[in-house]
Amino acid sequence: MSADPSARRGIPDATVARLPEYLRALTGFAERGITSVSSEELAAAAGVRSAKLRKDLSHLGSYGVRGVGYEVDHLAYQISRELGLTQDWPVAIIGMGNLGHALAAYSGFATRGFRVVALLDQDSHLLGQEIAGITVQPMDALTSLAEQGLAIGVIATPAASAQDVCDQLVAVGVRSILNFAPCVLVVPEDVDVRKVDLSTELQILAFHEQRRALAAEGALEHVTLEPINSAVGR
Amino acid sequence: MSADPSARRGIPDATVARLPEYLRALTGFAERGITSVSSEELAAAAGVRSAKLRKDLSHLGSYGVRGVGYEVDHLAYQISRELGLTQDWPVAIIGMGNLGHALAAYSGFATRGFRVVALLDQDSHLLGQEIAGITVQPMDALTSLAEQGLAIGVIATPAASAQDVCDQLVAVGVRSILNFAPCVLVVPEDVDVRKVDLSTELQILAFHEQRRALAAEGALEHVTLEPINSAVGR
DNA sequence: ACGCTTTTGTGAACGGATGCACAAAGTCAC
DNA sequence: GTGACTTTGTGCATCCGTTCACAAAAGCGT
Repeated sequence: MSADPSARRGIPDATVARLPEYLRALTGFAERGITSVSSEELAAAAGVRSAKLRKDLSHLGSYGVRGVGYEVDHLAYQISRELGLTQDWPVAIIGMGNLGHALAAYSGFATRGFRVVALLDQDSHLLGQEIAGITVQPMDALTSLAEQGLAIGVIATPAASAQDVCDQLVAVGVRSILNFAPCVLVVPEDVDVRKVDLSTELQILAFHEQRRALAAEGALEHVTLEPINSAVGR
Repeated sequence: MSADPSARRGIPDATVARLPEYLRALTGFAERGITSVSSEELAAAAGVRSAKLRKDLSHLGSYGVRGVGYEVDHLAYQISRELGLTQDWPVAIIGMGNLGHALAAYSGFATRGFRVVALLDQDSHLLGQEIAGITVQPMDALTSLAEQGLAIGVIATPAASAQDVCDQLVAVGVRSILNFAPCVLVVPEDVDVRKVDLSTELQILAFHEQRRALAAEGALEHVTLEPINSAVGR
């Protein structure tokens, strides 16, 4: 039941990690003019089991109608609100190498809820250059950016500079960091770091690929190799 | 104990996901000329607790020496071997937009174990262009690439083309796919898909950021807000 | 108004991952 | 060779997340 929506405290991390996918699926339905979906349909579109979807949604309240399903627009709004996407989050990207360049132009950042307000680099010969309509500024600009309210920092520098840049972000009050550099960042307890690492993902794929190759050779014939579908666990 | 190394079957997914980080940390130690580390030191460098590290390593055998620690080179080799990095995995990147372009040039792919053998795009005006020393080919090239042994496909196309590209990869026998497109891919059971989604990561950060903002307002004063450090769970 | 059908929301069982605490096993000094 | 010290490897308890299965709740047709 959980009739009182203010009773929903502490949504599990695993659930939060899936909410964006549900939201995306709902957006897809809305674009096709579908106004109502069952948990079965939505779960299929999001790549999960319906029981999991229902339990996830139950953590944010009771927005479904038994015997009918969920109203697409309403559920999308509730998830957006829960994720904090009903307001704009100012984002700064630090490090304008190949990756930073691509991130600046990446449409995923233009998704409702996020606004790239600055591109920073310490390399002086990039300064003043315009990328995706935004002028590249020096690292000094961080302080004034923070005063105007900077919520999220994206680190796209080489690993060697990442901790230094991270420290600067934390110093000006940024507590949400998305790290693309292949290294561990040390931060105070109240700072949230998420890491995206291409090399790590490849290595995990290689592990499973090798496992399959060995199994095919018959070297592991006594091993069950069905459960390969490991999804996006993390 | 687990004296018989061939007894280590079925390494937990959570452990596999951390092995690349341990390997990176070990490489760092090796570069600084350190030949031996304790589980405490290695765990700190990898951002985990030592008990977790030891349990993880115990899944691949008993490579430590009690009272001493682990020999850096030897352990790095064992992890590399377990991950399948002692052989080369041919990688193809499909979709040469901003992101694909950055990926082609990204040094993370040049890490030992992976070799970008092809860049593909269906946009005819990109064909023949050279990126990071590799000529962009049309999608037709997939078949001959597969014959030469293609292990991993990286999808960096827009979401609308991703499923189509994925189907083509699966059709030529690729069973490991890294998907950067913001969509769910439908694949046969024996195909392994890992997804990297910038927008999802941002939304997860936004959730925690909002949670902190609400807590600061006092709206959630009865809530424990200590456990914000959610690490790289996924 | 009533019973039939559909689908949600959730209690309970299960399984996997994490953290603790310690015995086992090795090194090193003397 | 012996004893003190260090650090690994792991049994155990706990926690978190997933799955199952079903009762509760809503619509709908008659």
